[in-house]
Amino acid sequence: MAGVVKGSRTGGRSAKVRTAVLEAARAAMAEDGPRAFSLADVATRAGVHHTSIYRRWKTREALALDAWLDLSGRALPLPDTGSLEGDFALFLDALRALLVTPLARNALVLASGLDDEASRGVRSAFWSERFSAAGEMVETARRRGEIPQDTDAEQALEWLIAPLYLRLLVTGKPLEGFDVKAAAQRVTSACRTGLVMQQA
Amino acid sequence: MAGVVKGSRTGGRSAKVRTAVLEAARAAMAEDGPRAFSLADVATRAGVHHTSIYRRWKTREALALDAWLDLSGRALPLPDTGSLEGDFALFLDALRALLVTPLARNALVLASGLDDEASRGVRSAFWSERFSAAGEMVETARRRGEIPQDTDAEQALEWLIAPLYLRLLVTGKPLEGFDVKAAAQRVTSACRTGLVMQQA
DNA sequence: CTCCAAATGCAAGATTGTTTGCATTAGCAT
DNA sequence: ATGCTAATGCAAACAATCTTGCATTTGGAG
Repeated sequence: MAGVVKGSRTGGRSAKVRTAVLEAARAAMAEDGPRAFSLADVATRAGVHHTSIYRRWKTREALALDAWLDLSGRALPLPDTGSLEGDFALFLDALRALLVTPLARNALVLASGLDDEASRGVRSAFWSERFSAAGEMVETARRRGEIPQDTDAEQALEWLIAPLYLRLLVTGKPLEGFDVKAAAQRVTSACRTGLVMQQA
Repeated sequence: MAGVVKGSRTGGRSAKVRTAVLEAARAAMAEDGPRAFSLADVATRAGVHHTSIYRRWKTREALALDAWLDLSGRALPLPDTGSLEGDFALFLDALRALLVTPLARNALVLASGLDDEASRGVRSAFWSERFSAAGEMVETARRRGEIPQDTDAEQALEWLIAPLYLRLLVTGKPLEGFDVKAAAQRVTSACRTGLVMQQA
């Protein structure tokens, strides 16, 4: 098998353990809060010895990040309503639905504590992929001629989603009160008027 | 003394201990990262017994929140450049300078873990005050007739500062690459064109 | 099938975090 | 000054977290 590290054990038990642990970690984070989240608890839920988890993931934070990215990478669909504003609104609404769950909050809080080289690489790769995928909305609008050709998709998306995370992790304001339609409208307008350009 | 709880010990030792502990907590967070942040370490730095800290603050997170709010409440000046965009740019730049420090990151990570009733109250009060103070920029612009009368200052500010926190706590993108002037321009433009209104 | 090594299970121990009861110190009121 | 009591210091016990050495299992290669 080309492209696989020499002594790796990809199939069978390892994979099962990984799946079980990530699932158990999510279940734990969904009900217990960042402080109570312990590898011992996860081990019990997953039916795995806790030393195995310590060896694979090293820390609670690393496990939380892994479990969260594993889920959230597949959780968001890409809308195609025919207009950028419509796409943005649907996308934001789906994101909000994801973020209001306790699992999301707890996982993000835990994962935010990571700042080592490895985690930064993982996070960077994840978000690069996410921004690229979601950037399709902007790309489509660009093809339609709805917005300037050199609109910066990443900046637009950053701007679109940032207030949700601000409320969730910093100010504590409820996500329910966030006006998704208004946000979509603002970002769209900014794009249209050429205020979200590359290397401006 | 009116307005003071019966058996409180406001002056002298209590105040000294509080100051020393908060200072020590900031020093610890400035160099050690959220994981290494321990009440024992803070106690040593502050020259205070660690049980005293446990009794007053209960948890690491609560102490981190207290220490951070205590500092950041006084850290940001309010600019008055004569234009909303200029004010926003200066304000954002100062905020970024504050957030790039390790202390800020570590404190925010730790504090984000709090979700009990008490902490929510503290956070809510703090941000209410902050938004109110910073809202003065918007208020001034409103008086100048630069933006509509019923512009929503809190939404504008939320929008202005959110991307910085998103990068800091979620995506991990460096704050240095954030275009402060572009952000100020966008939010100002949105306000001017009536896209940031109350109860819209 | 057989062998090898990686991954896991297991137990024990080290470390660190947290709580509790009691003695001591030091504000504040009288 | 003097007494009262909250706040702190202290030690010891407790609990949780994390590590380590070794036996066992299991997937994959020959």
